Amino acid sequence: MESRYASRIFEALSSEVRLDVFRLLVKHAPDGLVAGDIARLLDLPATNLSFHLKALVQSGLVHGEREGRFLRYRASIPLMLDIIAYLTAQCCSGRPECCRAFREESGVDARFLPPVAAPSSDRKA
Amino acid sequence: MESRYASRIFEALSSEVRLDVFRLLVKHAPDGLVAGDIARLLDLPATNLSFHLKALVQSGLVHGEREGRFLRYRASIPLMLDIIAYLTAQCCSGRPECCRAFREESGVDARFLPPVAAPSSDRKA
DNA sequence: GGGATAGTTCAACAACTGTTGAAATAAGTC
DNA sequence: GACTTATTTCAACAGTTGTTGAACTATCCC
Repeated sequence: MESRYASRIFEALSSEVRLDVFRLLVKHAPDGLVAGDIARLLDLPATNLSFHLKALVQSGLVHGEREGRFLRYRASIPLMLDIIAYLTAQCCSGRPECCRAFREESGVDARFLPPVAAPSSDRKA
Repeated sequence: MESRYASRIFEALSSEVRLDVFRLLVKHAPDGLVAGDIARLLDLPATNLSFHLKALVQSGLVHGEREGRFLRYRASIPLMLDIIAYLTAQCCSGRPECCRAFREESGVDARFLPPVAAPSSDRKA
């Protein structure tokens, strides 16, 4: 993934409203939710939600699909995995031994972290 | 991690310049780089770099420390691990079986993805 | 202290973002 | 076709962001 593309994805998640929308859609994967349900659950004005959904769709993190009168939105889990892999590759590909040390220091539950990859020069970064 | 806090971190990475600076600092962890080196390596005007470094420091993703005449900046690897863990927990905690399926579909190298956590209700999310 | 180097802060400005209410589109129901 | 519901687009506006050159602060060296 290129940094230009990655920064667009981070931009999509840089608004608390959009992050909440995205998290809600991830929680409701793979069925997704229609716009009205999102608006109700997050207590957002329809017009404002629509603005943020557009941004999420343009980033690729969310897909929309008409369903009769409704529009159903779904989180793109593959793209989410991509961005996790991107961050992880940035972190560990240079110095696995350093990354390992930090993992032990940090209070993060290891179940939520990727394995430390073996060192090698050319990666998906 | 709260979503308000997470969105601030994503905001810090939402500019291509800042993402490039951060990646460079991650690459040079744990020694970091002084501002002038960053400016030279990324071909940025000092004043503009300073603006972005300030944003990165405020987000917590980067720390600065005076070193004589220079200011040395370092990436906060622990916070980076936190944000990876946050994304991962969002993704998998709901429906591991769904996440697993997507992982197999997506072309992402599994070495860069966290293990699929066992389902349980209350997580670091 | 005076001069050089490293880096930041300031002021100005154009460009972009997020919010809102009003109007428009799209699809179902009678 | 007229009516209702779901959602988006539009126009306006306030607020924020990113860029630049000029001025400032901090540190080192003589």
